[in-house]
Amino acid sequence: MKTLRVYRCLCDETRLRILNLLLEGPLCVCHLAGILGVEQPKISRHLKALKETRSVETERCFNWTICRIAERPGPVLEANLKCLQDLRAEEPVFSRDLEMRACTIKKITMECCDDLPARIREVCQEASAPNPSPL
Amino acid sequence: MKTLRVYRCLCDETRLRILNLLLEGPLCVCHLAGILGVEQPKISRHLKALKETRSVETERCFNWTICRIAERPGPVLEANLKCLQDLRAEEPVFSRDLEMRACTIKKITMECCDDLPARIREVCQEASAPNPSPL
DNA sequence: AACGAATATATGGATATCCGAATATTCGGA
DNA sequence: TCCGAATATTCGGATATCCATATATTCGTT
Repeated sequence: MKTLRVYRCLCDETRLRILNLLLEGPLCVCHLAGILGVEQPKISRHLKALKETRSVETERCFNWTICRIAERPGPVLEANLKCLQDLRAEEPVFSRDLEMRACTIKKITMECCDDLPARIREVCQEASAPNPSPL
Repeated sequence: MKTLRVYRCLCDETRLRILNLLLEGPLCVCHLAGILGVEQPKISRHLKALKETRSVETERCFNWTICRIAERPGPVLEANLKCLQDLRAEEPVFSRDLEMRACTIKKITMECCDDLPARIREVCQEASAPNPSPL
């Protein structure tokens, strides 16, 4: 059953945390790893699962991989993404991750954004409304 | 994370099919087993999982165990029960199960309902609007 | 108390999932 | 072309999940 694959994808804490973060805007793999405090291979592995169910899409940009919520998520995923937003109040992990995200993005934009190549800045621009940075 | 337990519960085809059936009205274990075409211990096992997440409630009635969707399901379950109804069009198993349910209920009401003790008929009554029988 | 029907639990094996560590790949820059 | 940064994949082991079968329990009836 196709629906099962989506639920299996929602069955993992790391994947739920990734989706929660991406709901606020795109992020690259290394910053996902940094924010969540887990090793990079683990992020890659879970991203693969999320891509297989068309929950997340990635775009390669130089040697970064920028991840976002899929453009047209299926009905089950869509409903549960809504749930995820409501759950932020109940599950402290989610709101803590969002705080860490804000902190990380502030650091990026202050420290290195000027040094980034033009193409990356374009991606930032595209992804930054209403949030500041896709990295 | 508490939310994970709900998703884990939705990760099994048999459990989804049980929820789909119970959305139409209560059913006892033996008829769940009959409609789904699976062994009774399997139903009991999955019901246990569904009860642990407060997705399903059971009431013992003589030697029947009558199962229903929980009175106050959590937000995640509620959202996904709605999904389940929409998915009936996409997942043929769900609609087939509902046909089998209708057929089974018709058989019950015709063959044996008169012989049932009064208390059971009360339960039928209580559970039969708008559907004919909880057994 | 003994029996039968409905339900629940225990057991062992097969399969799936998750992880950390090591390794491979990709890609731009020197 | 060689290097380093970012990302992806592989591998082995630990754990969890699911199942079928057998057995236990519950409860009304006789």
